[in-house]
Amino acid sequence: MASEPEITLSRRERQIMDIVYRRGRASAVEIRTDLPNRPSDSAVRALLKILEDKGHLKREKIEARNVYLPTRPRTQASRSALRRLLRTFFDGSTTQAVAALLNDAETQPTDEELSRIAEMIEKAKTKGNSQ
Amino acid sequence: MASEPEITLSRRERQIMDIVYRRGRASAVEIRTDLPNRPSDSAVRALLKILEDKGHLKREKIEARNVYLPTRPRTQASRSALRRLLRTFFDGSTTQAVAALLNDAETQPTDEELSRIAEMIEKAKTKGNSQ
DNA sequence: GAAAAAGCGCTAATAATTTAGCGCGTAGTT
DNA sequence: AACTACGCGCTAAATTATTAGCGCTTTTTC
Repeated sequence: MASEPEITLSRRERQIMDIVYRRGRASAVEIRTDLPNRPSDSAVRALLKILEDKGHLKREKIEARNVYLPTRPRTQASRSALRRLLRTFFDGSTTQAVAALLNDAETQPTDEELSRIAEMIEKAKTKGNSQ
Repeated sequence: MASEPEITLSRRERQIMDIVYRRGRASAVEIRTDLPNRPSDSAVRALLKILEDKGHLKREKIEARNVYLPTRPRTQASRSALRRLLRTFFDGSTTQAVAALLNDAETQPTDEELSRIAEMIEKAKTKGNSQ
């Protein structure tokens, strides 16, 4: 259940997957635009084919244009990314990670958001135990 | 201030950096042990040299053994990793990320931890505004 | 203190990744 | 329908990453 299948993507592959996850779905042109050291058009397409072959992306033809989207649902991917990050930097501790989020000006929530979060925590308290 | 310098490591390089961050510091042997598809001893050392040359790792000679540790402080690295992850998967929203942490069985905090977090949030509320 | 073991880092090879060139097809324009 | 522009994906070449072999040095063991 906790055994991550050790996904290993090349650098470009990872960059592309990140872009697709961020956008939800993306065309080859959009991806190219977002890539650092913007490679050629065909280079992007080659990578996209690889990712499709490997089963990470699926392709939809929309009005004769290719649009790519991840095969693995965003939630699932985000969870495993979070877990990994927690293990790497926070000793697996959710508390530590949240602390980091609260202390970083960049990610610091507004008061309103803080209230939202506080609510969520209240709910989690009663519910989480029953499991 | 928010301009991440776009660090691009190769796959192996990233794997090694993650190991070093997780452990805080590590010897070549320890790193080799943790690496998937365990490469040869000298392969690891070659990578370590590259990472040192690129300035990502520094080396300490302890009792005639090399020990490697990250040049970039853990807190700093973890922050930028978190930010990136938030952008990729949570639309930049801390609230959404925390929600994910609370809902994932793997990262779900105990009631005690939840209380700790609730405290932190209270503190953040008053303080965070002053900025 | 000699022999064995372990650690080290170079160098050159192999393997993988990333790339652009090119020609084909489709759609839109006049 | 001819022309143009664009999107597409194949193939082969160039670049990077990854690897093991090897000989040297240091440490440990007996």
